[in-house]
Amino acid sequence: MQTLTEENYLKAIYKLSRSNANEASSTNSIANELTTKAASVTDMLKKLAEKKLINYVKYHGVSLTEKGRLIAIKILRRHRLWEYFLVEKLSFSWDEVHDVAEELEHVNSDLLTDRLDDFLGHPKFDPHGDPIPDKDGNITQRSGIQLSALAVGESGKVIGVRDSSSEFLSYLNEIDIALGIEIKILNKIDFDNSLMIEYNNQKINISHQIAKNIYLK
Amino acid sequence: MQTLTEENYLKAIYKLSRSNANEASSTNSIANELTTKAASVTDMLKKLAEKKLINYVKYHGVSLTEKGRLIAIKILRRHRLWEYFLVEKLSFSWDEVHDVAEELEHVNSDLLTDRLDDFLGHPKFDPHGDPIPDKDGNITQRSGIQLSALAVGESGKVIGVRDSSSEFLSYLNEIDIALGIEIKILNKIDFDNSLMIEYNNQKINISHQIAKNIYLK
DNA sequence: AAATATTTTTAGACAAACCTAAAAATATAA
DNA sequence: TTATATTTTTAGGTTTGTCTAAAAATATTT
Ligand SMILES: [Mn+2]
Ligand SMILES: [Mn+2]
Ligand SMILES: [Mn+2]
Ligand SMILES: [Mn+2]
Repeated sequence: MQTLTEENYLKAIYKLSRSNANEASSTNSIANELTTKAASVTDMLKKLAEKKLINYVKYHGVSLTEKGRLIAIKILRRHRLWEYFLVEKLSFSWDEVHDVAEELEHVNSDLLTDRLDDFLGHPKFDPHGDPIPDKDGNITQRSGIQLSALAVGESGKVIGVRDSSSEFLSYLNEIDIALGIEIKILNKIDFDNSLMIEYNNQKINISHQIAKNIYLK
Repeated sequence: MQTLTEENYLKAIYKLSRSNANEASSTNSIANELTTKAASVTDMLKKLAEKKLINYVKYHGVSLTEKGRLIAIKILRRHRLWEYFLVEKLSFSWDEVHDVAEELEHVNSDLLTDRLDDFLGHPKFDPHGDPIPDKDGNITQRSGIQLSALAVGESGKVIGVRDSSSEFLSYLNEIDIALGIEIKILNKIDFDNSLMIEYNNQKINISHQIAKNIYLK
């Protein structure tokens, strides 16, 4: 059994391994992800290595063991199921769910997780378009493309976001972008890499930073 | 803001004050309730007094301040709402919910609590017949009488239990006693204070200990 | 009212998770 | 290939909540 803190570390390492093409994650990147200090991370890495949850080579970063990966995925499953629950059953908006799910994910009961999954009808994606791992840890990988990667004239439907912070999602709410919206690229501004886009009969300019965080299909 | 541990202490003190006619609770009784040691309790009492959540007189026990009472009731509200959710929506049985609710009660979000309450239709009692405090902390006190307090020949309907441990509830499940069951006292055995009771066309003998933990109306 | 028993508090430690500052290792630049 | 910069680890502390053993206070007997 692992503590809440250990679970958060495992999840962070998993997340980093996803975005860094499965390379070993550095101490600093983990500290950054968890807004803590490198020295604290080193302490925890020793403990997780001791428990055989990570492969830790001093000065050369870490990767999850199979055991660690399964735990990380289990926490991710809980997180996303709760987010789905909050939006679908308790009428939370997609920018209100993250922090609460961050706590709910640590309530440790397989019976609870699986009954919740049943109750929700085995949803495949959370409110941000992220895939929900199934009971056995299988994940249907999302096949989206970043809005920033589309060419001028192309268009697609929003299927997810890369950043689930309430700051980012509130902004999307403000400009009326949500899952399912059809967006067309009108123009790309070389000066700052921003994009003119059109959707719902409105035309607006969004930054490259924003565009990178929206997935289309 | 208070820690999970502080919340559990406040809840324990509240519970003890209920069962001990509002008298100050002793260090040992709290230690016993939380299965910890008296020395640990003393440490925590100092901290809670510092935070003005309890009235603490050295060597003479503690009582909750109004501030502490409101927090205790809030945690109790969350606990019972989650228990109701687990039974009504996720088909848990009444002996499976306590430990999970013990964790869920610490997820700190008023929005979550109130939306959950809405979603469940503002239930008044949890699966064990305990009253669920409302948003403002008001509690409809249960008006039941202990099965052990009835006279021979009298009968009543089960409206709650005093002990919500899974051990006790599993036993009730085994002998088919549940909320709503009509029970009649056939006889009282002076030797060990046990009772012969009848319900659902079956007659059985239950100990005084069991009878004290069942509320009837 | 003493003597004894019980309860409570204090003293001193420990583990978990965090921190700052300094040292060591690795990576980058000259 | 040295010199410099960056990253990571170690050393030494802090806070929270726990513990055991001993001391102090309160309660119960005799
Ligand atoms: Mn978390
Ligand atoms: Mn999400
Ligand atoms: Mn609890
Ligand atoms: Mn209950």
